[in-house]
Order: sequence, then structure tokens, then C-alpha cells
Amino acid sequence: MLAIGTLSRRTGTKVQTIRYYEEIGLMNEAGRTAGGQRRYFEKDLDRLAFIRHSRQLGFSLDSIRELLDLSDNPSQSCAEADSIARRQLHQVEQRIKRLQALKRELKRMVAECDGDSVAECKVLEVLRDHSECLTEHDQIGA
Amino acid sequence: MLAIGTLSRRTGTKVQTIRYYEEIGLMNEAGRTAGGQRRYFEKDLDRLAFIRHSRQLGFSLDSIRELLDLSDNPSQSCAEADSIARRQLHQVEQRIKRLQALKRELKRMVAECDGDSVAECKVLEVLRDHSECLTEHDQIGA
DNA sequence: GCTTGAACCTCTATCTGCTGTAGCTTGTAT
DNA sequence: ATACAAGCTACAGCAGATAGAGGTTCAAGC
Ligand SMILES: [Zn+2]
Ligand SMILES: [Zn+2]
Ligand SMILES: [Zn+2]
Ligand SMILES: [Zn+2]
Repeated sequence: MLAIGTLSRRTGTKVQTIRYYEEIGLMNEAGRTAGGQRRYFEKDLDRLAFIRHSRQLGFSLDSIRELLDLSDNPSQSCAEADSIARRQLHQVEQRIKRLQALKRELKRMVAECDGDSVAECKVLEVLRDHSECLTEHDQIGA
Repeated sequence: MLAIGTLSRRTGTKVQTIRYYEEIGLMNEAGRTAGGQRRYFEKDLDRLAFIRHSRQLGFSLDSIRELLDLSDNPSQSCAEADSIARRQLHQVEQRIKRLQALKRELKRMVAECDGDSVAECKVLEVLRDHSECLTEHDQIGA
């Protein structure tokens, strides 16, 4: 039987995060000692490792929930798991594209400013006026 | 004098978002009609456009706050504005790198699965076992 | 002047994915 | 028996908005 701190150390997950995963139903409710402390089996550790690894690969908690459900039913076809992964790949590719466009714009504004007063700052000029940009950026942020 | 809906339409910002920007002190407190509705000047529209454009280029609201402060003092050196932009560029570049590593791993797992049962699914196998990965992914998510 | 209805108002809740704090209790080693 | 690390619950907060309820105001048409 493993204490929560052991799971934490062995998976690099904060203790609060493990409790959070239980709260949202991603981890099963752990058994308890007489005093109320959580105790886990190796399979819980495996599940947590799965969750963490999936997070590192950028999957949302919702996707991970689906993947865990699939993983629990080994006889099914894996088509759905594959499609979740492909969807994730697609999203990552889209984000890269958007970030590369941002990178080009940022590089240009940084390069074109000769570092004089704010009044002539190319950086601020571009931020004030999108028509100085070479690309559209429909999405906000990343 | 412009109503909030006009600012919204002319900058592509949701009305609630404009009020949110006021709440957090990013937009100045707008003047009000006798009935309590917000009314804006052209300069407020310019400021909102600046904020929105900066957000599209991925700047955080904190960075934007600094950039706006600088922009309001045209006599200063623009070194700080440039350094904020360079920092942003650097962050974007780091994110692209991380996403490209994710992309490679995702591509590999998707490609290697021949779409049979969950029990032999390569996607799920990789998610269960990081040692199948070619790269480390210290950061979570993006 | 009066009525309609779109647009405005405040307030509160929700989202994602955690993280941190306060204040208390339990488990374990010596 | 005592010390103290590690556990517990409950709640608040982060970014950056977005949505809805329920009520008021503005402006245009008649
Ligand atoms: Zn400059
Ligand atoms: Zn632009
Ligand atoms: Zn598969
Ligand atoms: Zn891995």
C-alpha cells in the first residue's frame, strides 16, 4: 500500500494534483486508513503515470479520460484512441503554425527598431497598427 | 462619443472583455451617461486596439500593461519596450521547440499503430510507458 | 409624447489545470 | 511518550476571458 506522497514522488505529480484528479473523477477514489489517509495500489500508480505522461504530450484531461476508458476495455478496437491522438497531433501542428507566424512578426519588429525613443519605437508602432504586419492573426494568443 | 458596442465591433472584442479590461485597470474608467452607460473617445478605441493587437501577438496582459505605460511616455528610451518584445519572441521560440518535440512523438505513435485492438494499440502503449519515447518532455502541456 | 426593443448595466458563475495556504489530524520512528 | 513529517479538508487564487440572469436605458419610429 502506497501513501499519496509516494505516488507524488514516483510520478512527479504534486500531492494536491493527485487529490484534484480524484476530485474530478480521473483517479478512482482511493482506499483509506482508519485515520482517513489515502492508500494506493500499484495499479493506481500506473494510472497516474498514464495521466501524467499524456499531459506531457499535451492531451487535455477530457481526452485522457476517454483514453483511460478505452485502455480499461482491451477487447475494443483502438480506432478511437488513434483518432484522439491524430486530433491531438493536428492541434499541435496548428499551434506550431500560428506560433511560427507570431515568431516572424515579432522578429521583424524587434529587428527593425534601432532603439531610440519611444516616439519612434518600431515595436510600439507595430503594436499600434496591425497594417504593419505581414500576416493576419485571427486567433488570440498562442 | 462611442458606446461600448461600437468599440466592440470596431476592435473585434467582446463587450464583456472590454468591461473586464476596465475592471483590471488595463482600460481607463470610461465616462458615463446620466443613465450610467459607458461612453468612449477615439483614444480609448486606440488603446483597446493596441491591447487586442498585442494579445494577438501573444503578449500577456502584464506585458501589455507595461507597453501601454511606455507608449504613454513618448520621450523615454524604447529599450524596455524592445526587451519586452525580445522576451516574448524568446518565449514563442521555446514554445515552438517544445511543440515540435511533441509533434514528433505524436506522429510516431500514430504512425506505428496498425489499428487493431486496444490491447495492442501503440498509442496507448506509448502513453503507458514513456521509455518508448525518443525525447524527454519535462514541461507539461504545450 | 409614447412605445418598443436593441443595447446597456451589475453581479455572479464557469472554464482549464492546477497551485498555495490555513489550521488541524495521523502515522511512524525513536 | 514524544516529536515531527506527512497527511487531511476547505477554500482562495492564477490567466484571460466568457456566459447568463435579471434589470435599466437609449434612440428611433409613430
Ligand atoms: Zn524600440
Ligand atoms: Zn498584426
Ligand atoms: Zn491504436
Ligand atoms: Zn514520453
